[in-house]
Amino acid sequence: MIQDHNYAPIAVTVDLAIFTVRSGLLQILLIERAEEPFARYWALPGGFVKTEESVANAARRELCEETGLKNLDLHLEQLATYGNPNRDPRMRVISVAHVALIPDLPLPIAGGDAVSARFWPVDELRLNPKTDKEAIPLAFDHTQIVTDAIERVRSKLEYTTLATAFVGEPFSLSEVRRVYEAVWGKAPDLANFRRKLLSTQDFVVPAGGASTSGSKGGRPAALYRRGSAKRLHPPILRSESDND
Amino acid sequence: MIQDHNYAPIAVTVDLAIFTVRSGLLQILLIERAEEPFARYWALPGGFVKTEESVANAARRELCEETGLKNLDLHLEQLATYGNPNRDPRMRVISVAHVALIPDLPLPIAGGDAVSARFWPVDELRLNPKTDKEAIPLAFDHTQIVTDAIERVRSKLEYTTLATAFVGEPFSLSEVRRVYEAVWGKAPDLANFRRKLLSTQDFVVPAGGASTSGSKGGRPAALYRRGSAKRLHPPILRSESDND
DNA sequence: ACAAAAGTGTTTAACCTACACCCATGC
DNA sequence: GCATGGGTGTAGGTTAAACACTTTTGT
Repeated sequence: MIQDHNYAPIAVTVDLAIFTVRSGLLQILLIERAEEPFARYWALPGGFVKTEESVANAARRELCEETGLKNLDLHLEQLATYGNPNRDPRMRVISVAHVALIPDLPLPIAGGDAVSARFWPVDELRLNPKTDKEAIPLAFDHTQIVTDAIERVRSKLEYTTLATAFVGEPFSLSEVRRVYEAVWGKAPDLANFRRKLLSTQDFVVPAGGASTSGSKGGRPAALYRRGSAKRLHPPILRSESDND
Repeated sequence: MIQDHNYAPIAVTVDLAIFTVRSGLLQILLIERAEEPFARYWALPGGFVKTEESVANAARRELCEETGLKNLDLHLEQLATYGNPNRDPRMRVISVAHVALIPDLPLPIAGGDAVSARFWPVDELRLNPKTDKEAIPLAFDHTQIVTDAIERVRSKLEYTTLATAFVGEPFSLSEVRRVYEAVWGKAPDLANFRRKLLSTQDFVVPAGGASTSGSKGGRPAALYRRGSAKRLHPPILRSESDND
């Protein structure tokens, strides 16, 4: 029965939505495809799951390949699986999409099977509303995947400590706040935000010392490192109108 | 490259975690396997994704087959994909797990490829803590999937209106509250709970009329139907100690 | 001195908690 | 009447929102 024609095997890929915060904007890494189908379209990086490899490991492997980062402390989580029969015109493929968050690092991004690769500010893609005539067309069903991935990141900042995954250690509280501003498009109130982070056990831990002031002056900021807390109780909610 | 031996096709299945609230308990539908591997073990219902069928449709098809329900307004959502190479000893299989919520209906559950099928109160499975010596062993990696599915249901009651998926229409507010009690193991405060439901636009809409009193008397309850609202702002949070 | 950025205090409103109380029905 | 379950009122505490204010640095 397993080899019944109704149950033919299906190719399995992982796709990666790799986000960073750069220049005050939430950005996502896309590659420009070299080959058909969707040649010259922008797409999520990804690849096939190998026969003896777990889906999670395939995602981790692709993440290292795409970013050149060997550090395994990058945040990587499964998003969802996309399995419409015609999402790839060549053959039946289902894709297990993942979301990764990385600090703003200069990345030696090598093309591989792509013409080029770069980070795109998510707003420039004009994915929302879906009817936007200016929207950048993405390959396959990647517009849907990117839309879902952005919403995942936005909502995860509400009830987890993941914002710190976007900054390098040590960091100031203002840097973390700028992450929220970039991801949500609106900065949480400064005073309330600081109180929330500092009153949540193990969200951040003091690293000692202070940052040097910028060239334009300003008081040096106290520095922190990521704490062990993973969740926020209660969450920091976006104002209701900003949600889907 | 697609047919490279490193990238051999992989079988894809859907598994279903079908929950209901019955006898005041959160229960999950399991089948007792007839054949090896894991013969006589309890497992989640599921099946292979057909070649020309989307993953979502495969899940919907299996749900109808297992429950005998033709109604398509049942809640069904994707949970996660489980893709460790050795999760099925016969071959490489990845499973896209789904969660379904159904009201407490008398179900004509036909065995199919199973010895038997029945709803299990989730507490009887003793999945938590994982080291519980009394835990019912489930087939494959289904202990993990069920654990994740239960947590998904518990957390979704916090910030969505999904509790009403467990009750038949029309329903009283007390019925919905008993859903929370069954799923969380603790009932929200009666007065505050009523205010929350009634003050959230379109969580419930009055159906008119009232239920008849039970045999032991009691005031008849006003009846409602599901509204169009999907999310709760702000959420109804479990007390922090109840969370993972 | 002034600008810039970090950090603090205070008032107000929202809302959750807890619990006491009232209402409608069957027996 | 009284048990049972539905439904309401209210006082107090916690927290978030808003915003004014202070501190520390570079030029």
